[in-house]
Amino acid sequence: MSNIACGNTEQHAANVSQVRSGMLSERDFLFLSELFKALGDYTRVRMLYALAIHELCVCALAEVLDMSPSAISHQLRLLRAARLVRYRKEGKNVYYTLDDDHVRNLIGQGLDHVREQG
Amino acid sequence: MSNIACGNTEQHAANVSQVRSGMLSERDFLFLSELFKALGDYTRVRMLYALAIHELCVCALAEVLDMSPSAISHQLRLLRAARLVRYRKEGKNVYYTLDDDHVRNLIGQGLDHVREQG
DNA sequence: ACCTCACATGCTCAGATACTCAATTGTCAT
DNA sequence: ATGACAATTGAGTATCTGAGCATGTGAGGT
Repeated sequence: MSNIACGNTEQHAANVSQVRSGMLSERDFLFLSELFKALGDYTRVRMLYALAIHELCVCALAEVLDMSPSAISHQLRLLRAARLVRYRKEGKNVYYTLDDDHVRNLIGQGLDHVREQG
Repeated sequence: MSNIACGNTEQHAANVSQVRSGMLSERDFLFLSELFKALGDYTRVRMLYALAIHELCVCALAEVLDMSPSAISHQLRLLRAARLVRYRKEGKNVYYTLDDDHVRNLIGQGLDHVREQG
C-alpha cells in the first residue's frame, strides 16, 4: 500500500523492486515458517533428534526425554500436522519415526550453524 | 528419574538406552531450538529470504514486507540475537545482511521439504 | 541551535503456546 | 464383560510472543 521510502531514492528503490520480484508466494513462506516453528522448540527438536536415531513408541519417547506421555503426545500431534513424523500402530503401542531425511538434514545444518558460533 | 516403562521390556529398554546415549547436550538442543525458533515466524523468514537476495536497510525491508519500521526493527533485534544477520551503519541508515550461508542453506532445505509435500 | 529522518527501545496487551490434570478411546489379557 | 495399559484429547493455567504506540537516540541538513 503506502510506501514511505527512506532517503536513497535511486539505489533504495532498485533494491526494493529487485527483492520484491525475488520473493516467494505467501503460501510458500507460510509453510516454511510452519516447518521451522515445528523445529523451534526445545522439546520437539529433542523428540525429532531422538526419532532420527531410532523409531520409538510414545512411552519410550517420554522416558528418553523424562516427560509425561501426555506432553509428548501433544507435541507429536504438532509434528504430525507438520508432516515431520510418521507412525504405525502395533497393539497398544504407536511407533513414531521421522517422515523423511529432510528433517535429518535440517537438524544437521542447524548444528553446523550452532557449532560455528563458539 | 522415574522411568515408567511400557510393555516391551526387552526391545523397549534397548531402544531407550541407545537413543539416550546418542542424544546431544542440553546446551546444543537449546541453541538448536533457538535457531529454528528464529526462523519459525512468517515475518522473520520473509525478512531472511529478502536479505538473502540483497542487503537492505530497515526502511527498505519494511517497504518490501509492507510493515512498519518499528515492527521490522523488533524482529531484527531477535535475528541479531540469534546471530542470523549482520549490520553496518551508514549515515542515518542501517544495512542488514545474512550473517552466513548456513541460513541460506537452511531455507533452501526447508523449501525442498515443503515442496515435496504436494 | 534547531529540525528531520532512520532506527531502536519500553511498555502494553491480545493472541498463541506448552504443560498438567482429568477423562476418553482403543487394544490386549483374563 | 472386566481390568489394565498405551495413547489421545479437552480444559485449565502459566508463560511467551508479535506488533502497536509512544518515546528515545543519533546522524545530517539548515
